[in-house]
Amino acid sequence: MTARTPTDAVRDIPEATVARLPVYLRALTALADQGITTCSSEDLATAAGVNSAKLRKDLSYLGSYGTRGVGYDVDYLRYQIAREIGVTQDWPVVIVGIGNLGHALANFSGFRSRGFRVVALLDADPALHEQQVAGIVVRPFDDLEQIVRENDVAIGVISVPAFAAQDVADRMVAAGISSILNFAPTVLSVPPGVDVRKVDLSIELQILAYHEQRKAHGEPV
Amino acid sequence: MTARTPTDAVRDIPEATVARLPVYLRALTALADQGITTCSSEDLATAAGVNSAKLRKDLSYLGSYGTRGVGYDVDYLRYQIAREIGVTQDWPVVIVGIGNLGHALANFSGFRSRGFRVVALLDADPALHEQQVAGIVVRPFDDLEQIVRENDVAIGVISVPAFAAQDVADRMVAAGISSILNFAPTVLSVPPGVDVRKVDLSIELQILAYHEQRKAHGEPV
DNA sequence: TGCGTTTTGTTCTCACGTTCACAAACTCCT
DNA sequence: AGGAGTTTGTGAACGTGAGAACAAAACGCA
Ligand SMILES: NC(=O)c1ccc[n+]([C@@H]2O[C@H](COP(=O)([O-])OP(=O)(O)OC[C@H]3O[C@@H](n4cnc5c(N)ncnc54)[C@H](O)[C@@H]3O)[C@@H](O)[C@H]2O)c1
Ligand SMILES: NC(=O)c1ccc[n+]([C@@H]2O[C@H](COP(=O)([O-])OP(=O)(O)OC[C@H]3O[C@@H](n4cnc5c(N)ncnc54)[C@H](O)[C@@H]3O)[C@@H](O)[C@H]2O)c1
Repeated sequence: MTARTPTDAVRDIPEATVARLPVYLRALTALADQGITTCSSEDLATAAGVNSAKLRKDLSYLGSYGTRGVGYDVDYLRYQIAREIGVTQDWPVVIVGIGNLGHALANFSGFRSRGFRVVALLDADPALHEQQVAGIVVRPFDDLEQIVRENDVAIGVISVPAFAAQDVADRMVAAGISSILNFAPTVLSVPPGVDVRKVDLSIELQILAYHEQRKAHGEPV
Repeated sequence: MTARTPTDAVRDIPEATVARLPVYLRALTALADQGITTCSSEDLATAAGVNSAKLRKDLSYLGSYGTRGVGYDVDYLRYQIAREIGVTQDWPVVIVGIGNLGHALANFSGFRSRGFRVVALLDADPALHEQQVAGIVVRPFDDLEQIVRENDVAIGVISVPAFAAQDVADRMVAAGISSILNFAPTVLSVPPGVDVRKVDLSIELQILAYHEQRKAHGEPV
């Protein structure tokens, strides 16, 4: 049964808050690295670049982990946020498409340190197979199903050309992956229950360009 | 009231809409590549992966570019959106930090095709200088000011390690750059009038992990 | 203990964003 | 020309998010 008992009350954290929790987590790690053990919402908000009222409200969705008049214990709060996000253990991840971007991603040190573990690099190009990238052997794309099964992989990263992205996504979903991070500049269609997030350089630049154009308009040189 | 006087000409487009315009632009380009010359809001919404009412409302902020009972002329609408975003001409861009990620970015073909032109690759490491990446010579970071001045650069991309990102941003702002795309996992502080957008792999993965954890919770194997 | 200080957790209000639903406007066909 | 069919553009309802403000809770100190 998927019935949620009142005691089991899975709190509903707003999406906007979920998107900020990783930022808080990183800010807390930075504070901890500086040897700071306690911080106020004001301190943490500054480090995370947000309004302190917003920060407190965000944290209140997780529970009451602060002490009035004192602030938050850095390590304790860090653990609570990590637990809420689900990165107290490492998530296995596969990367498909080991071209320019795939190489960079494979070498990205932030995976391991932030709750993820690259279990396989896959590419359709036979010329890449057996080659090592970041200490991991590149394997044929057709090994996807086996790798997902053996490692219980839930998260896949797509860094293939746009024309191939939908096919790769379909194969990922069929293999059992239910969360996809897509770097290809294309809209993926996936069945319900599968989450897709995209990272799109061109879109980000175009948003900047829009605002840049407006600045130039209102403020002649 | 709704009269557009020349002074009042700059309408206020909601930020959420601005973020979707590039998606529509890409969807329209895809349709045009398929030889499609006219499309309904339903068609375009499907291609862009959004609700058709939302699409129509978004487009209504730009003006009335459709024809009732018919739909939108693909090329005409494409031009209107490109003009609104400001990508009818190319924006000069500098990339700072030519490591793993910087190499990938330099090789990214989407810059040129989507309204941007990489005018310089900069890095602090002398070992990289004079080397060519994607046909462009890597130059010393200290050339930044000169390059920004000579090419009228408004947009900078940061792909240096996190600890160096704030310094690079400060130098960029001092040099006259007013829009920054930051790939380093750190919060940048910049003066008012400077726009910063971030691309953060770890955050995206952690958001996926959060939802993935919930799926596992509610739905036992 | 009691008082002043600090800082959290929460409530309230306003702004922004999404979606529905439909009149207006256009085409096509007879 | 007129009616049937189609699709846009937008007003209105609803939902989500941001930020100000403040009561409640903890601490320190006399
Ligand atoms: N390079 C960048 O900085 C950058 C930035 C933003 C977005 N992107 C996007 O990321 C994607 C990858 O970019 P890139 O520069 O690495 O391209 P690339 O051509 O260098 O690499 C693509 C890789 O995918 C592999 N591939 C192709 N089809 C495949 C399939 N069906 N299954 C498995 N592997 C397959 C190719 O063999 C190749 O190794 C593209 O969609 C690009 O638009 C790249
Ligand atoms: N590799 C990835 O896929 C990836 C993904 C997400 C985020 N990032 C982030 O992007 C950034 C770059 O990642 P990377 O893997 O390319 O790192 P990298 O170490 O390979 O490259 C960094 C480059 O920046 C240069 N640099 C350092 N300090 C500089 C300075 N002050 N001025 C100019 N240049 C300077 C270095 O010489 C080096 O060439 C990091 O912050 C990383 O966290 C990388």
